[in-house]
Amino acid sequence: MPSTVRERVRAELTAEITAAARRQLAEVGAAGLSLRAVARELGMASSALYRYFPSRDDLLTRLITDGYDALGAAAEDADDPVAPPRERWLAVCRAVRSWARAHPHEYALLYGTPVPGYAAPRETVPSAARVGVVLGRVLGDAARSGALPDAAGRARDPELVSDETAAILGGAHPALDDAVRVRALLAWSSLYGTVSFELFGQLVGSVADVDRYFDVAMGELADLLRL
Amino acid sequence: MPSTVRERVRAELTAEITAAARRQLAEVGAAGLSLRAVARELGMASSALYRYFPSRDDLLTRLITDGYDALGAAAEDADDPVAPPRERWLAVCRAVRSWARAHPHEYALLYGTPVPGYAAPRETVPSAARVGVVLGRVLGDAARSGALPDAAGRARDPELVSDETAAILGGAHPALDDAVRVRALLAWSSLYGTVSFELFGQLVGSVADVDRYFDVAMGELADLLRL
DNA sequence: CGTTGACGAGAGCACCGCTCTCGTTGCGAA
DNA sequence: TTCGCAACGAGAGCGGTGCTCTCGTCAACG
Repeated sequence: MPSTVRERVRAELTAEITAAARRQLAEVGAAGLSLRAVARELGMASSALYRYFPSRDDLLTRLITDGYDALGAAAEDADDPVAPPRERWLAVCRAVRSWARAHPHEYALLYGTPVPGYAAPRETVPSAARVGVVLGRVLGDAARSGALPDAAGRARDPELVSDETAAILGGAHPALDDAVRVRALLAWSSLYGTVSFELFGQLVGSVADVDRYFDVAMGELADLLRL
Repeated sequence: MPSTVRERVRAELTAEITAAARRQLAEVGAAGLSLRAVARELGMASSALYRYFPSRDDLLTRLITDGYDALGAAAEDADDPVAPPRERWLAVCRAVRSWARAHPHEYALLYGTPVPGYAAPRETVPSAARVGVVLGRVLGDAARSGALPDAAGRARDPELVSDETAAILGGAHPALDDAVRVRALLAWSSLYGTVSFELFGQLVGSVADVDRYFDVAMGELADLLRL
């Protein structure tokens, strides 16, 4: 809780800055986002912004973590824990795609070309993992409910899938081996690739009814996951 | 053939400009590529560059088509038409990944966030399609050699997969229906998603041995394609 | 041989990220 | 309550960017 007046007005102004920056990001994209324009929108000197964010990249990092959190929340909201696993998977996929289409520039900031010098890892990781956590929960619940066939038993290999990631992807269960976990990572990469292809215009001449294509494709991935 | 001296020196200088720009792109990425820096490297005034490229975006568009061509050539070189279909698919995947790792900034320019205002479609399309053509040839050859099971016969739907794309993806054959074609587009999107995740650092904490992970994942995609 | 158009160089405009200085003012210690 | 300090906002300024305009030069073509 902000005790002093200064702390409270600082928190409010920080929030206003990020809000204005997010608005500009939605309009002109990350490449066009300008600190000076944000300052103009707020009626303050551009130099004053540096009291709140030490650099443009730090502002972008903040927008990135916020974006990951918003996308993660959308995925979590779309997941109904009592629905059949396949429906849960499809619902999460559709939620990710919907969020991406509603916030294309934010999605591009999250999953497109990294703009700062390949940086800003640590603080963004927990937020970035939220969608993966949802997918892992779907997979783990499916395994524990007996909806998944027993795995062939590919040897556990932390070099292939790290321990943290294996824990996120349902933990230990007879239906989950490293082959299943690789397929889960592949499915998540494929969802990302499909959404990005659509958003970045990579399949404009190939697919007209993108809604149907997306559902069919995500159904194929559900088959891949044995859901 | 350039008849006059002026035409020849113009062609040479244009090539020098794109070469210098590609060098800068490889070093600092698309966002950091500066017309003035290119001009400095060539020892000419920045305004003179505009005699050859009307804007920075046009220079980038040229680099984009060149990049698509280079990636397409790498994929074509890696494809041995007499090898088994599954080996051909894996070889093309490995070639795409190798090219991307060798030219990360160029790959990001091709498949990352679109930098100009979502533009430059027409002239880039033929070059961008080359990798897809290779994949389509592998699929079509597999079908015609009898290596593919007969398809379930999903109704042909140009809204789902356009006629041009269906023609590229092996044309008409009993083993090829729209379900197979959607899986082919999905596999290509997944290859792209997997490579991008690796390059953009999205699976740093999850996968240590990326070489093995990639091979296992592409093998799963080969299964998806029934190769 | 003369005209014209392509060309390179330079100055300049508006914008950018970022730094520094300089009054002002809230806040905690004395 | 008063005093000193640190946080703050505003402004000027630096070096960089993409891009435009002007001007002198020279090759190419009628």
